Amino acid sequence: MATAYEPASVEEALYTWWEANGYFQPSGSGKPFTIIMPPPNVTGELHVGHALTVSVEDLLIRWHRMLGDDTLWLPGVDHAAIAVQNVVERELRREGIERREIGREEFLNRVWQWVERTRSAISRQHRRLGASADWSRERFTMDDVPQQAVRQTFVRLHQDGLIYRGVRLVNWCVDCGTAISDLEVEHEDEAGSFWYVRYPVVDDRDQPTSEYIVIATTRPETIPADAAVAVHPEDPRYSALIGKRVQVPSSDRVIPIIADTAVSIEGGSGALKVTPGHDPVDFEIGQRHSLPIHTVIGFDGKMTADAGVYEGLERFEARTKIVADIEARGLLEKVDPYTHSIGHCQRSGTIVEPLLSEQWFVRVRPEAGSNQYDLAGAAIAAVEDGRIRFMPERFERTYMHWMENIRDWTISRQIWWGHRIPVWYCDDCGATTLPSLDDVMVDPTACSACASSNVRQDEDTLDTWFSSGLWPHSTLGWPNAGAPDLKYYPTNVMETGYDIIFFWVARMIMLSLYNMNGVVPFETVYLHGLVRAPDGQKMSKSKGNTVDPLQSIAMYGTDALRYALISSTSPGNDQRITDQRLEAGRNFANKLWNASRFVISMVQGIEDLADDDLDVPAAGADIPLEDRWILSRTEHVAASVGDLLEKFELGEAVRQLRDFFWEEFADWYIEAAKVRVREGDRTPLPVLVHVLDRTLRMLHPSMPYVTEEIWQRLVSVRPDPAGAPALIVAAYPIAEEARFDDAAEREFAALQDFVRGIRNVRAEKRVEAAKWVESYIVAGEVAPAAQAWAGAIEQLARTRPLHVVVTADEAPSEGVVTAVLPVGRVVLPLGGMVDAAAERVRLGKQISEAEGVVSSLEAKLGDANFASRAPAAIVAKEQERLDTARGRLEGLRESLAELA
RNA sequence: GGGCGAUUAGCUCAGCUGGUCAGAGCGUCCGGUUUACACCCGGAAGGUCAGAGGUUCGAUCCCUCUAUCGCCCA
Repeated sequence: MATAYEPASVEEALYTWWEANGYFQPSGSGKPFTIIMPPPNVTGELHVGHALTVSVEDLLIRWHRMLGDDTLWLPGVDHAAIAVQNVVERELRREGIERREIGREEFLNRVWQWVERTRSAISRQHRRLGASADWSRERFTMDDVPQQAVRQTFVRLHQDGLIYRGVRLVNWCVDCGTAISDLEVEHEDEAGSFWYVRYPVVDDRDQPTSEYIVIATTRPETIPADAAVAVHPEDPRYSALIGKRVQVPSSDRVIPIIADTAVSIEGGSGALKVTPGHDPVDFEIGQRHSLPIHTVIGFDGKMTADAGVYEGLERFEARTKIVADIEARGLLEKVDPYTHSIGHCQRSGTIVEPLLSEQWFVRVRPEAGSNQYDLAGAAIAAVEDGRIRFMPERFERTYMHWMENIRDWTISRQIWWGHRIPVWYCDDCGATTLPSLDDVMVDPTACSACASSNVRQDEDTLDTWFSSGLWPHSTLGWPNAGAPDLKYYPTNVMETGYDIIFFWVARMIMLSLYNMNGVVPFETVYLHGLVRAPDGQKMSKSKGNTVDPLQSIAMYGTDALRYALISSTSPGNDQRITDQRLEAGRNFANKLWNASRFVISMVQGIEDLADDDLDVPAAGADIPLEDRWILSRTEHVAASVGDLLEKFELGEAVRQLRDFFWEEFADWYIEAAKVRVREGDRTPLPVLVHVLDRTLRMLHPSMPYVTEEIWQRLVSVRPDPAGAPALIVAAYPIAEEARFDDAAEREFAALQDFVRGIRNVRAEKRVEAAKWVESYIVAGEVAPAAQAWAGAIEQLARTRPLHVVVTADEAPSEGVVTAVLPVGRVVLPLGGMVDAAAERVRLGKQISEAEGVVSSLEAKLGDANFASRAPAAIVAKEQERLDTARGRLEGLRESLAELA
């Protein structure tokens, strides 16, 4: 084995081997454990956030697989409609081609070519990350079955009155050329202006009078679309004007002054221009007052013919022009700077334009008085009654709040890439026809109303999240009755980022409950945080601060990356990825490698190895203290790790495993075992092998490669008793409580204290590192254990001769340095190296510290309230602490006295 | 406007139903080739757990308020 772990030399071969042996596929026995992977967008490369997703999910999956569950991790990719369409359009434009020039079919061909490339790249990247997903079940949202699921769902929802088409004010992105849902609009505060504009009041013959009303607007370009001026009915400033009419300043059109309580008396001038065609609030006011709707901005972001002289101007150019014109007419009162929230398209960053258009919607709450199915209501109930729980819990409230205030969902998109809306319109009678539920994939060829064959399919496609919302069951074969994989539904864990609770998690819950007869899509929603750049900023390509997971893997190894991500993750919290973390991961992998290499080489060093030489002693066997200690510790760690994983405390679980392996097994047990093995004692070997084996198993889900590589070498010298061919399918350790040995742990802790005490004195007194010094251990009742362990203590503390004594008066007091420990003391006769005066100072300091501890504990225990109200166990514990502290204080005082 | 989160050693962060919980990694300082590992070993320094109240026998951990930062929703 090489002296350093080289990830590059083992990872790919191991992955190929695992996959070739079918280990990633469900075993078909045991209870099902399923995770459906959140499908990455086929827009391009995976980023480090995906690496976190994979690390967490693969950990859970490998853990359950090793527990013997029928474990399925189903991977897939998402067609990411708008994002992909934009990317391909951009690519085309570089060739000087607009999509409409080549037509829908040719355009989609181009998209498919692009998708094939990115899909395979994503799959490769997932493999590099070590994802033990079942690639034979990989799904794409555009595959046949998901397509079928989309149509089936659409048609059923439509039949149930839960999908409807209507003309509404929607969020329109002029760059993407499509409507988008509320969720796809990102609000951002921006510095803008409040223009105060005078609207002249007109007389009976529509002639302007000298009177005017001032309105404040942030969007002067919409003035040509004004339908009214509104004031609050109880605003005394304007009550006399209600019912009068004013002239729109950009034209000679006359509009009424109306009263509506939606107007804020404090905001701006208190008078509002009402533009139902360009503002959602105004739209509602318009509905209440039956105002006409003028549309002056088109879907291309340019002014329409209705804008009169402004026709053809880009909307923001029009703003400048209109303001200038109004000013020229003397109607601009003032301009105030004003910061307000402006909606941007999530994809393009362009300012969203609310525009009137005909779109398809999902009715999320039933219409009043109807007996329609309640999508949101069912989704609320599933979380409320605990059938679905969020991890961390606090996101339950976020989800509830959103769900309770949910609005209808705009699902049509004016783009070509995606699931085309399965609705046909009749050119003759105008009726709509949908496919039959009997075979939803068969396109209607005749109008259901008039039987005309002049039917055309809707040009639009569906919101990507519509198909994503079906993912937990469409991937398992729904809507095909009897699809065998439906036995994996409901899935167990949905692991994803908290940033898509509404986009995805909420929609999966709504649509799955609807499609799957009220059965939840998953039991637990585990939400991880964002992976941020080292400086704490959100990673973004434009900032250039992204961390490429494949590059990290190349530099540090996959296990190092996974360790870095897992060890610094805690549910729902953001984390940073830094080189230090990655280095820590690499170092740990290397430590695993070297400690294991040493153990394995020791076993290989035994010439005449008998079959049972490596059988671990039974629980309760009469074996050396350190063996009992490490075996007990191993099981305590197994118990703790099991608990932590159950609670999704993955970071803590991994940290505990690291600490155990490094600080207990490697630094203490292996070091102590060396001494025995060197003396020809082979009894530590089974313990070394056993503990190493269990630790590798426990670590495998987090660091699959290095552990499997080592394990293969380990079983070559000692086959797995259960005959597992690979660690990935070996049994996960369940704590063997029979090996818990609290007495051994206590005694061994005392021995560790003695060793540390001697090392400490040596370091403090600058004893040369290589020098062997004499020492005394005053061990009291631990003396037998210390005596038995003397050889190890000598080596570990580099002390010889070592005298283990029971009481302090058996140790010398002249020219010595003493360290008083809770369990006893160590005394080093350092002769000429000892400065008595300095010793007195040192001991004096320690005495005053100890006195502080004793007096505070005495005060606590002396408090009648504490004694009477605190639980007895706590009181006893504190009493024990006091006893220990007193003993130590006494020891310190003795040492000082002896020195004098 | 509503909601949520964060504020713990120089840096990045753990601390999961109040009682050795004041921790880790990295960094710093001192000393080390003791034949697994310098991607290492041994030792050490370093925090009144943002601030102020409150509940409690006892609070980093619960409650209230304040400050700063961040996020989500409207």
